[in-house]
Amino acid sequence: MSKNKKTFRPKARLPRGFGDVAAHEVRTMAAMIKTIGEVYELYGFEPLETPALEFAECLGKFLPDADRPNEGVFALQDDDEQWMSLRYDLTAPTARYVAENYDGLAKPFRRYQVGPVWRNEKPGPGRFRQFVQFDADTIGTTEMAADAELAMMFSDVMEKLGIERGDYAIRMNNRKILDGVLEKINLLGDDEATSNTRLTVMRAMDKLDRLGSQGVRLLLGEGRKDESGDYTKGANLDAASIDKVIAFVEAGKSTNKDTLAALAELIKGSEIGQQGIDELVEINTLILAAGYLEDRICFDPSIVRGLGYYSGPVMEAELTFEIKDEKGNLVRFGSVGGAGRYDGLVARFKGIEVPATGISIGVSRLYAALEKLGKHPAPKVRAPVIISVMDKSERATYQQMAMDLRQAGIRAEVYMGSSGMKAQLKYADKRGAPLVVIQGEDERANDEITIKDLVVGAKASKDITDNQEWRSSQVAQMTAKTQDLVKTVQDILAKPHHRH
RNA sequence: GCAGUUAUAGCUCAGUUGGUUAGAGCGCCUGGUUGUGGACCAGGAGGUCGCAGGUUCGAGCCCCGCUAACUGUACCA
Repeated sequence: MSKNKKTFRPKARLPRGFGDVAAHEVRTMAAMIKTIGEVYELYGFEPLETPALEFAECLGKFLPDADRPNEGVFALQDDDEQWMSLRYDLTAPTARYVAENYDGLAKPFRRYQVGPVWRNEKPGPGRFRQFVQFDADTIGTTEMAADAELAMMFSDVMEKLGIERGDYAIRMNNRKILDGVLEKINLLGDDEATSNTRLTVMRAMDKLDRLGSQGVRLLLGEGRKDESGDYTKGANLDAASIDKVIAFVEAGKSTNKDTLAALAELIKGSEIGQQGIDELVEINTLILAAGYLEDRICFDPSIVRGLGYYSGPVMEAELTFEIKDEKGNLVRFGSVGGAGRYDGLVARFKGIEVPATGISIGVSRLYAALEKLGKHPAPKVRAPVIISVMDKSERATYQQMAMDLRQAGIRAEVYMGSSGMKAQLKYADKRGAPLVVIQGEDERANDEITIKDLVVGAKASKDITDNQEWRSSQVAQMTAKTQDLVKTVQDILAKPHHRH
């Protein structure tokens, strides 16, 4: 063996856009998921789980091909060479499930589903390549009641998560109204040039909140140069059309009723547009009757959502307070969830129209945003009481102490390492343990235990600068009879400084 | 994809007009203390200066190429 031949050591690292989830985050996410699930359950939705992998053709239009099998999705070939993809949302698998089990389902079919989805895209703040979505869908009805219900449920979820009214906004629009505007400027044609322009216009409209009306105007016209100097080609509309589109996206008023009236004026003469307005009127009637006002759900003509499958009412939830990073720069998280009607998705499989509407909450992004704000409802879990190991030969005794504490419902662990006292206390400190139980030779001789209160100790250390004193005074320690272990621990943990 | 910025220890960063052995703080490990978390003191480990070429007597620093990350932008079913 030559000495300069190095062993290959992979650098321990993670692909970008993927993240480990530490204890605190696991607990918080679980709590968020529990809360959201409870709201969905209250509304009557039933749980469903589907696998991470689906046949690529079942997921949608981004079919992998031999040249670029990873465009947007993570895909791999089965041993029979069929392409499979990691799901990029929970809606497509649901459509597949409904189509596959159509005859046996109670319709409208109402289910909820939570789980990770994967997208092979460039990550950013609040954007990951694996993230958790929490969806609920009603499949098999054209009734606007289903859409209105989603809007109200969306609002309920946000507030149950501890986001106060006014700190979030659910903005709603209708794709049919958008179509009405596009009709007014002759962009509803089927030819390729027209449909490309249509997409460019819709993308531009969607950017109103970020770029303002001036920015959108540029994108509707010649194009726009961003601050890095990059240039985005525009839709090249004529001035009159640009004015119409801008008037539309800015038609939002302070009440939903006024917004609808303004929109009706703008799309007058468009049948599809009027239909969209009628739908929102119906939704507005329902949410008003339930007491959901504009401070929770408001109509906003600049909401577009995904370009692909939405066909009716669409909505988007955003956090309305500012989020700053460490350097004080404003961070854009984008929407924390969306919802909308997609009447064509199941038809891909069945050939028959199966109208559907659903909601999708981006749990990962919501978590990231709330984390930045220090706002998420972190469940407090007390770290375990640590039983130190003074004498390795007494492990069985220590184990019994831990078992007694567990019996009383107290998290407890015997130190599992092989280091000395100092290291064990450091360990307990780092774990955030409230107490350390010590029984060495001296205590055992008297059938006693020493219990050290790490919280009290930490406080005391602030006033002690001398190590001799710190050590000899054995701060925050007390002794008890071994048989009183559980009771003593319970008493100490009941004290205010240990309360959560 | 496009554009800009950046790349030096586990982390945050310094490193002079190009000069000899590349530093600091924090963190980590050991000891001071054979049974005590903090503080303090002493010591220690840890670097292919992103990769590869070039200029030069000499490159962390200058030049070229590549890669990656970050930010913006585009796309986002």
